[in-house]
Amino acid sequence: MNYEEAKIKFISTWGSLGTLWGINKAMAQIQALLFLSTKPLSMEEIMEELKISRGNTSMNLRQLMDWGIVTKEIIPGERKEFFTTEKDVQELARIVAKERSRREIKPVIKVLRDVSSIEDDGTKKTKELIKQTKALHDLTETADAMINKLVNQEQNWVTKSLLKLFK
Amino acid sequence: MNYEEAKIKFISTWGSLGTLWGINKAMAQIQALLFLSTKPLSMEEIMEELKISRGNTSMNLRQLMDWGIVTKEIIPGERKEFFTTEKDVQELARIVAKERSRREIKPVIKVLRDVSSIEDDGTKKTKELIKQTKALHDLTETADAMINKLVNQEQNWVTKSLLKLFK
DNA sequence: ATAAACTTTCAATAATTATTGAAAGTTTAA
DNA sequence: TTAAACTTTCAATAATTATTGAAAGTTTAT
Repeated sequence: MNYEEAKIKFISTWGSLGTLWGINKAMAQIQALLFLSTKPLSMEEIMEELKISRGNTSMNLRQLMDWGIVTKEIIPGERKEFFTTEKDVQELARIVAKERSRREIKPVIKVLRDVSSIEDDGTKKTKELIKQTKALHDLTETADAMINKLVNQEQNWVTKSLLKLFK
Repeated sequence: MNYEEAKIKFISTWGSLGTLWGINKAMAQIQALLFLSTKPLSMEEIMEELKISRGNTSMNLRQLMDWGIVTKEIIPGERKEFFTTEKDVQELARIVAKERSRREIKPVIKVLRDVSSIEDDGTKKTKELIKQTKALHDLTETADAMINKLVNQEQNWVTKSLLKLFK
């Protein structure tokens, strides 16, 4: 496998993995491209490399900026805008975990709390609903807290955590 | 919010959350319905409650069984098949984490290893590709190992882990 | 062996989601 | 101020993914 093949393979794998971290294919591919690039890229260059339209590039760059993963670079003497992504994988993981928590997990926790708080009318089915959604609420909340805590640690959280947990 | 409202809200929220644990809407809704039910349900009952077709129900039940989340119950004297889901949320989390690791994370780790192992031709861009994909490989592998380890612990892994990590 | 009761399969269709591209909008240089 | 260089928006379209429903398949009771 040469450079070009490796690059293509990485970008397409990362793209199709997008779902795992909750973003779409183009978004993930743009991020992957920037992640490998040794210099900031313009919209033109991104479109060209990934063979996607200007509109698509613009919209997905915007989303990546909303996530806080990509930033605009201003390059003196250049009219175009240039983009870079966070290069540190742990910082990247931190941002993604935090955003998914905020966007998806927190709202679900709220629903689970509401649902598990309905009045107990004494019937078996109501008792079951309360019991099960409460269990799910507690699990989700704890897992969410754990991920956020892990991910908000300083440098090298993964290694540190593993050491603490499994030594 | 009464029982029926709470039930509907839970099922639809859990359904749209499907993406977060990597399954589709109908699949998640069927699981949610079984999760609340105090008794095994037939295909007929599931179709009826969720208003989905026989084919859809059959296919999604099959997938849930492939995941190991739902099991067929044999009820003496009944011709129909009945279904139940794992009711313990921690066991559920264990199964989901394990399956996602096997289906999605492990294959990505393999690609990252391959890509990060290309020959270093000394160019800047190749060095960057190797460095960055290696970092991603290590992070992904460590996170995967951690989740699997956590999730394979006996009873009460979340609580235990939290205690160990953050006391 | 047969037929009723039930489940699975899968081509057709519907619903959803992503992408395009051109018009509208914005910024900058002169 | 204007026009060139660039970006954003969004209605139309394409691609993908989910769902249906009826025919084919299977199992069970007699």
